[in-house]
Amino acid sequence: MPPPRTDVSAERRTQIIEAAMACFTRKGYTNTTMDDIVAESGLSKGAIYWYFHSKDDLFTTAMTSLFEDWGQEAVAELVQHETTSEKLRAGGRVMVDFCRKAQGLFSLFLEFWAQSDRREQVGQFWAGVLIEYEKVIAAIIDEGVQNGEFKPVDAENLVWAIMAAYDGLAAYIMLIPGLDLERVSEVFVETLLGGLVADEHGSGRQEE
Amino acid sequence: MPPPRTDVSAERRTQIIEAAMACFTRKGYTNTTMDDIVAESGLSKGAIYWYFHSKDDLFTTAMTSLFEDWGQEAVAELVQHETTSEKLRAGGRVMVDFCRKAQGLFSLFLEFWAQSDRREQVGQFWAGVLIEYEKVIAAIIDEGVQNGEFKPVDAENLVWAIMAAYDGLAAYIMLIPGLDLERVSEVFVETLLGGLVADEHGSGRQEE
Amino acid sequence: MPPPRTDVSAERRTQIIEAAMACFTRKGYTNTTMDDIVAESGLSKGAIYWYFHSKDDLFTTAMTSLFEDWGQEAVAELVQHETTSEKLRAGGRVMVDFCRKAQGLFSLFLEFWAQSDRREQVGQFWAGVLIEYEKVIAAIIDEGVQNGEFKPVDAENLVWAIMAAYDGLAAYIMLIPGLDLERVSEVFVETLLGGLVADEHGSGRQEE
Amino acid sequence: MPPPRTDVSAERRTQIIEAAMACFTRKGYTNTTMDDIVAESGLSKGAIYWYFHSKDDLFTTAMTSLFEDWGQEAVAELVQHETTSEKLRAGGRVMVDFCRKAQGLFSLFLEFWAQSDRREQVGQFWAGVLIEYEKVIAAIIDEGVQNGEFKPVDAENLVWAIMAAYDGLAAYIMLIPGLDLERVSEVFVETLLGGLVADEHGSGRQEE
DNA sequence: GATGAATGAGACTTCATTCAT
DNA sequence: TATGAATGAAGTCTCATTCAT
Repeated sequence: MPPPRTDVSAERRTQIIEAAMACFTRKGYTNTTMDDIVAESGLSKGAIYWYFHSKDDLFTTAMTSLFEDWGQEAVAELVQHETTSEKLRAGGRVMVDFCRKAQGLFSLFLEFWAQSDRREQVGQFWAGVLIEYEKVIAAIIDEGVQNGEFKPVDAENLVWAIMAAYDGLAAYIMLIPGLDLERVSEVFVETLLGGLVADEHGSGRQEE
Repeated sequence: MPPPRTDVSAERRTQIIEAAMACFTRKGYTNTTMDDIVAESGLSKGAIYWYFHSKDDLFTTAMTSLFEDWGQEAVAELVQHETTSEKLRAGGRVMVDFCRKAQGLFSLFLEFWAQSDRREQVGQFWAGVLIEYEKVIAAIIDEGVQNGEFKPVDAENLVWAIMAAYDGLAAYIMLIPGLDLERVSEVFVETLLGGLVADEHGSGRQEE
Repeated sequence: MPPPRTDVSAERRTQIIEAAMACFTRKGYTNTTMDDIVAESGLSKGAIYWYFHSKDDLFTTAMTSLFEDWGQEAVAELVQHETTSEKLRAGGRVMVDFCRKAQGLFSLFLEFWAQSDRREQVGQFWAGVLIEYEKVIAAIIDEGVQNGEFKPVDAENLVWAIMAAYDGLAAYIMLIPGLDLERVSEVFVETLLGGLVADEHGSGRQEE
Repeated sequence: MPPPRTDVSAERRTQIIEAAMACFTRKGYTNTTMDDIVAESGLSKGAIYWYFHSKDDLFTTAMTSLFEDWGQEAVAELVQHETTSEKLRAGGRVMVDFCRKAQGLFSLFLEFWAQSDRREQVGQFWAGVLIEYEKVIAAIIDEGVQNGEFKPVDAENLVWAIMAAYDGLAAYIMLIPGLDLERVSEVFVETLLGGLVADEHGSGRQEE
């Protein structure tokens, strides 16, 4: 029987999800016990199992809601820029923000995936999320190609690499203490743009 | 004086490590039980603990030996190319190879790290490995800058992004079934080179 | 507000402690497994670990509560006698009782102490208990000396020997089948009293 | 097949027994592993099992040989004194020595007994040892009674208490840091003698 | 809706003992 | 005799999940 959708329900679910994410990011999925979440949330064991079927369910729900929220913000942020270059630059900044705020969300997800009994299924779900993002960004680049701002390029495959870079960086910041994410992203984006932006009058990007 | 029996130790260690890695990549670190490794290796529980102190030790040893072997091959592969561009292209191919062979080694490591009691320590160790690779690749790019092949660039920070991209891709191939790693890598490398290579006579790379 | 269920905790703890002591005295600390206690108590493994952190904790708690209960009874028994000689005679009887009821508690404790990782700590705790008893008994003897009933004597050191005797006897009854504890104690106490009681006519050993 | 009684055999057995006792007294019976003994003795696992059937066997043999050696020395020490009082005083000193040298041998034995599967059998063996000593000491006291030096007394039962006291003290010195064994023993023996020695002319022991 | 005591399968690890060499 | 690698039964403890109240 699904939990009723009263107001208190939504509030409780949020409360639990936040407590859970706090624990998960702090200790990892495996090392977080349901008792940790009980303690963090201030609720009881039974309450948590009233709202979520299992630890797996709680994790999946929490991650999903996080990404939904974040995805919408991100897209809104991008579209308000004029040129495609600017959109990509903004995208870089958004991703940096994501890496920071999400403090290893990517590793957390990979940990969950790696230890899951339902790898296939879990993988498919997240593949869906990634593909969705990939489509959005590839469309932006293609747009740049269409309007002559960018040279022709295999946008889809390039975007996979770019996204992978930011997910990789989201893991790196947990491992490499001195990593200057903003700077890394900036150099990365500018180098990519250097390879993407169409030459005007055959003269590269020196007029930039 | 004991008779010079053939040293079976090295063989046994290899045998155990291979069995362990088979299990780890198949089920993840947490979900692999010592009994799984016992079954896979064909040895007894005691034999495994004779050669390794703990599951943690076995994992760490296995991963370390993998990376050591791989790192040396990779470097050997790169240095035999003439131009820096070619070295980077070769690097891309080596990394693709690595992603494929390592089939989710990055997720496996992250899972291990995430659930480890010794996160700090584990993280530091692998940070060391990453930094080592970063230095090697940054040096190659800097060389390209020195000899005028590349425009000036903040090599170090760029390399972090590139490495992160390949680690991210190593995870993506486990999640995204249709991902064409070779193509992704090629587009990625060429786009980066487009942003890196110095214009000759102000004429960029339009002849490509 | 939860309904005021009857507090089942105290009852459960007692239940577990009793089951545990039954096993411990029957098979010793080491040879008693948690599964033995599970079987004896009729509860589940988890229930036992809900109330006690570890086997060590369960043992320590059980022993401590035993000694606390017993110590208070013993003191109450002694004080109601008039003369110091009678108090010591009563003490002997109380100790005999203790040896019997405690059926090898002393060996049990020594076994626990011997195999403990925290020997120092465990030893200190029990040293505290012994010293407490020692003080009480020494005070009684000193009182006898004060009021002229006993000759002057180094009460403290004598009491150590007396207590050691009863602890030793608590072990002996498990080893020596025919040992007549009452008789041993009686002869022991009377002989000691023979050496302690001051001669009448002022002829004691003050000239020593 | 019993180990042959060549010279090297005896030497090896001694070597193993000494290593074993060093470990046992240091860590207790349970906490001593066969590997500890291997390390301490400098021999191999196989060698130890060549000379002793099991850990239990090794322990029992070691303890037995210790007590045999010690018992003979002790008796030799006692008989050279003239009066029974002096013999008992010497006995006290011998026991103090034993407590110190044997550093908790009594606890060690009790630990072994407590955790043994063969309590009955183990207990019987040691009961035999104790009874043997008891007989020797009781005979000395009876002799004192016979020759009028002591008042009539139930020697056998008194001796049990005295032996128990020293065994108890052998355990106490491991627990009570400041215990002055010599002083305890002296006060104990003198008090007992005070109750044992026959009055000459009905006037106590002032002629002592 | 909510509580928290209770469950029990299953994990890692230890260690006395064996046996091929 | 001696070695030391190998065995595997058994132990303690964890923790996701359930359910009577």
